[in-house]
Amino acid sequence: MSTTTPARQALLRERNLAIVARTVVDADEPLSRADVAALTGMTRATVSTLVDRLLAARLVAELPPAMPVGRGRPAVPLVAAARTIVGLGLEVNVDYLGGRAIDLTGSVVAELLERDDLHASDPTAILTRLGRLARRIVEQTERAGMRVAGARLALPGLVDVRTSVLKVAPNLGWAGVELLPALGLPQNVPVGVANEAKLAALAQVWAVRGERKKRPTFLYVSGDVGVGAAIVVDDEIFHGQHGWSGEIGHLTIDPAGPRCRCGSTGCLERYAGKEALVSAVGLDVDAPDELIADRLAHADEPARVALNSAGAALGQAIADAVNLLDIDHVLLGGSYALIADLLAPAIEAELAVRVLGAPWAPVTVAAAPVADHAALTGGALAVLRDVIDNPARLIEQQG
Amino acid sequence: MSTTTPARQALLRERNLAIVARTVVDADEPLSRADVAALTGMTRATVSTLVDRLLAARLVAELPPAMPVGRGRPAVPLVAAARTIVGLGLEVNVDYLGGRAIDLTGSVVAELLERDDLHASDPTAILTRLGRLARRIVEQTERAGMRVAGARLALPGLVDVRTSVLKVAPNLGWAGVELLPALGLPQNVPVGVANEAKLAALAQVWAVRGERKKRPTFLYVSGDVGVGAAIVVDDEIFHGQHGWSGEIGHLTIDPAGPRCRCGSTGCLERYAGKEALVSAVGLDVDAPDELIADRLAHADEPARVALNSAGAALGQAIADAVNLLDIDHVLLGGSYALIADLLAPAIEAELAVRVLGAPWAPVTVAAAPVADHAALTGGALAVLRDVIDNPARLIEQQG
DNA sequence: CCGTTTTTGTACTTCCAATGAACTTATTTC
DNA sequence: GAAATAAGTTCATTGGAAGTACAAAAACGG
Repeated sequence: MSTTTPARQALLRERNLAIVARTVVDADEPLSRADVAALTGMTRATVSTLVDRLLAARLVAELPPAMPVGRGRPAVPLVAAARTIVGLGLEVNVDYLGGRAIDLTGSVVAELLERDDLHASDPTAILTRLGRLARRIVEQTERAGMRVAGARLALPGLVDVRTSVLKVAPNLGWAGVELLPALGLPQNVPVGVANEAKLAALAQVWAVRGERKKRPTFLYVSGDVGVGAAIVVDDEIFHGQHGWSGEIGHLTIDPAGPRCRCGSTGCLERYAGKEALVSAVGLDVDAPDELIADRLAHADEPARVALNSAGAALGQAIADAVNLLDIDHVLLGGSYALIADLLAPAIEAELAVRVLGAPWAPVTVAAAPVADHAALTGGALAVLRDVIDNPARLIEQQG
Repeated sequence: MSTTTPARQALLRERNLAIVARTVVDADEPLSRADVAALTGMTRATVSTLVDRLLAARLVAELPPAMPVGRGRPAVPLVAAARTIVGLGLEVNVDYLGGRAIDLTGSVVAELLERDDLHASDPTAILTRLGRLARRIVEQTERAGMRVAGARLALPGLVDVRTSVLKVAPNLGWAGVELLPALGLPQNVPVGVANEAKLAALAQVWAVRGERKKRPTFLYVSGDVGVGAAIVVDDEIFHGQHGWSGEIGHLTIDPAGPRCRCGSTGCLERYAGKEALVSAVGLDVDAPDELIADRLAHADEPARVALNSAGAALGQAIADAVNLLDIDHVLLGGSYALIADLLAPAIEAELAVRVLGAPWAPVTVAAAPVADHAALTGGALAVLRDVIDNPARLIEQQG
């Protein structure tokens, strides 16, 4: 029995407010109120009143009238407001922790990164440290007159998005961690948590949003020590029932294969994880991605073998995902971003053979556009998207 | 750029109309207008006017007032209207073709089935035959004063839901078939097409809807000559970009495995398809499911081996799906429904080992409740759900 | 048996957001 | 300068839900 809430008048206003906000913020160039009216199908009168509300909430700003071209009253250009409302992305990963604040124009307005080896670290200590770092960013941005609408914490593991509990993060050595208390962020900054790959995928959404006009649908596959994925359908992350969808690293490549740290056998991670790749070129897992990519590119025989085996395994796993999901675009991120060109041929060869629908809709494989700490960016953008999708909530908080 | 349509007043009415319709139709027992108001949060006045509209559209009916219990003015019981609006489910499969009309109460009001071996049949001839059959059902129901709101055609293959083209159905031997022209249904009966497993899954949604109060989320795995699946999230089928999601039968179990008819190697179908199962008990693929199940249940050694190997392969494939999707409920349908108990142990053993989230959210495996031509039922129900979700469309068609 | 209580369903007024038309404003063109 | 044109605003109108009051129909209580 779906206890859907009835539609009242306020719903109209909220929805239309969100539509106007999205139209202005997503636009490639400044729009006039009349442009917005034409794009959305609303009347100019309606747009005007809604824009007034967005101006008051500082979601949207008026630019000084540009030199008027053509006749008629010159338009007042509307753009996403810069340095007013920001989202905060946070991340703890094996080699660093950090935070990044981004405003509605997509610009980074504050950022703090601390490189560190966090293997087998103490969760409470690290989260406390991240909390301090986050509060520094919050204070800094608030001093500059901005408002932090919320935060998202990215972690490389199984995160229960509803209870904000990290079930397990093998590569951090964390398990069963209550995430929010140790962070200790102020009350007015609501924090959500999510898997690292999923938030990184959101950064890709923002990046490819401009290129194609449709709402993007793709599979984001992120390589690191583990291999994670995010399923993006029409712009939205598919989280699953608890928030731990996308565990492509533990698809079975060969049931008779080597034992995985997860307890299963023949998992993708064992063939295409960072450990498998670096050992072939005589490096350590902690080696920088650029170095690994360089070594792999100038491949001798063992490197080529490792690349092919990783590519074939990735191809098999991605083929499984595509057969299940019917998603025909794949982005390779994380450590894979730099070696996407080296992996793609082997992946595509597998896809061509194993994907049932391939003859009618070939699957494309490409490097993810955002590589640099994509989860931080994605986390911040996730917050901002919530704001854009429901400006009314923010407005009533502002009073 | 999402060209979202602006919200007008009419949207309120349509949405609330749909909410009232859904509340009445989904209820386990008759509801009064006041009950609906209490359940939805609308006022009794609003509910009254909306119910009037639904009564006029014959989506909802008033029962004669039952013997009044308790004091106060006796309630007028509202129920889903019987034998007024019907949905039509159609199917062509390897062993039969048929149609089934179902009304808003979920009762079958008309049904025609023709058993036949349709391997390597002629698409145009068969579709023309199905069209005649469908028109007989339409005429019969219309003579009885009902209205056929639409039809859904289920097919065992890759169906492009947008263009209504069947790309390929290996077990029928069909490829590249324009489905709608040959059917030749009247203009006022819009026909949609979908994969057989997906529509069958919708029948399961309807069946389990009552048990648990939430909107069901599950993976439906349907065994036959091929193995198909449907991903159901919050009541909705996940179709993918073209409509050919759920091809679990072609997940790779072992890349070094036997060649599949699809061109790949080691597909699940080769281990858990009907052919693999029947050959172990000395039967033909055309043998009735009951006989196959009976033979497998009284298993000698080769049968037990086949069951275990099929179960393990299924378990591995389902584990892949669960790791990707984070869906923790699996229903076994089609030929599997009768042997679910025999398969479940092997499947669950694999899931326990291979699903990363299993320690925190165990995956349950059960037989699908609807077995008898579930795709017909699901197709009919899909039409009815469209009606319930948007009663306004039907009303304006009725004038 | 009749008034009181209680609940259902309806009538009518109010409220609110979008619409559409008229109007103001600011610029180009002639 | 006047006309043309386009942007933005004002205001009466419209449509649908909310709220209130009220009529209808039954049980209860004396």
